[in-house]
Amino acid sequence: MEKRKVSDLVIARLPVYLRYLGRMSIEGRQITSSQELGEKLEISPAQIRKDLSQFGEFGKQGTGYNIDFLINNIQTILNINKVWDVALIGIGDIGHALANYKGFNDRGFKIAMLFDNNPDKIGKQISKFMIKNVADLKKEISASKIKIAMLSVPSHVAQGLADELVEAGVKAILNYAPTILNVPQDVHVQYIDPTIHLQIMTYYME
Amino acid sequence: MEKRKVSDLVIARLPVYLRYLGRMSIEGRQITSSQELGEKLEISPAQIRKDLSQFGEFGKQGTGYNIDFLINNIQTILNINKVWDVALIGIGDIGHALANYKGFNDRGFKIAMLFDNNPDKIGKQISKFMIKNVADLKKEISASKIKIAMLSVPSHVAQGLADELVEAGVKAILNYAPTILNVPQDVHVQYIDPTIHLQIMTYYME
DNA sequence: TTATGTGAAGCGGTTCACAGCC
DNA sequence: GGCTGTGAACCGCTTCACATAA
Repeated sequence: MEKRKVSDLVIARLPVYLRYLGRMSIEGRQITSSQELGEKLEISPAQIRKDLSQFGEFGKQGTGYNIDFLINNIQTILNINKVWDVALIGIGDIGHALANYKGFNDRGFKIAMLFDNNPDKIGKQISKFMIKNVADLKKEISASKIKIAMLSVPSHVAQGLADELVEAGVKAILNYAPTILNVPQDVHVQYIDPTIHLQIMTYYME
Repeated sequence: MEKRKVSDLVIARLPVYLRYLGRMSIEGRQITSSQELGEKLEISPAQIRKDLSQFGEFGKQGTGYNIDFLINNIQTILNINKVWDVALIGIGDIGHALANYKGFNDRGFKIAMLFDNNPDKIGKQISKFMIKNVADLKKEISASKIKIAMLSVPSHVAQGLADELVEAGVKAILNYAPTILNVPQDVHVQYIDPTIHLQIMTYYME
């Protein structure tokens, strides 16, 4: 299955479609349309059709899209048919919240390994898993073959830990530290920084 | 001061510039260039120059940009010269992490009011503030004139609370619930959903 | 009739390349 | 000489509008 070049913008919308389709499915809905999805998600129907059409013909003309069928296909496209194990580095307040977060379940991810550098935390249990010593990060992650990590550590140690993650074979990092990470081309990074979202909004305010 | 129409994409980059400039300033740096910023932020120098030029001429030809001067100007553009009070709705794990988060300080925001619906939590103290009853949300926020809220509540109550926030005069909502909010045109919403970021990355993985 | 899938058109954002200024 | 600011060129994304299929 060769991968045609699809825009990052398209890929970023697929999870949004999927999230809403999942809700519809739970509500027992069977069919939807680009029209309905567009209204709910505030995206043009043409956009949605064009996005989906890049990966196949998932709809039926005159009818619309079968919700469960579409869910299945988007999951396949996004590679989340399987469940990915995720390592969590830094068990402060944010790390704690992520470890307990229910929103990964049934969306393709499971936190499987926790790390911290604080001796008071190492060995403690959170959400079924024992917190490991970050000194063992490289060894443990290499051995476990985990490919995804979430970084919730102070900015000044984020790059160093990202380097270790890369050496351990991690290919995707979700970074909560407010700093840009340098990683090789084949490693993906996404950023979450609430302040940036707030600053975007204040631009439009009085 | 009339506001020319500037693309949302430009606005979304300004906080990223600002974050890095802030770091440089702390390190004692005085001058930078679009070249240097571009390398650090993985954005083309031409893009950075064009973005900034939409708001004024902040640089000196042959020299570059004075960092503190540029910081000041971007802060003014983004409306974060003053400190904005923010209300936090939902003091679960995420709310707790946000209440304790140090990353708002000196970047334009201060959490000033906390709400929850859990009687065990109402009246408790977190991070200098007492948790108020969410039943009083509208009254309290209207009275305080707070314009920004962060929503860290379960999805099924997010829309209802967003409606109340809007009625109370809130103009910006940072939504941690994995659901799209319906709000009037003059109210801004930004979303944080870690699962979506993870799903974007798995697309590119084997 | 209804709603998808899709070339073509339109629009907007990014990059280029250089004039202008320090 | 060096770097910004900026029209112009370029590129890519979004929207349009309709042929197609149910």
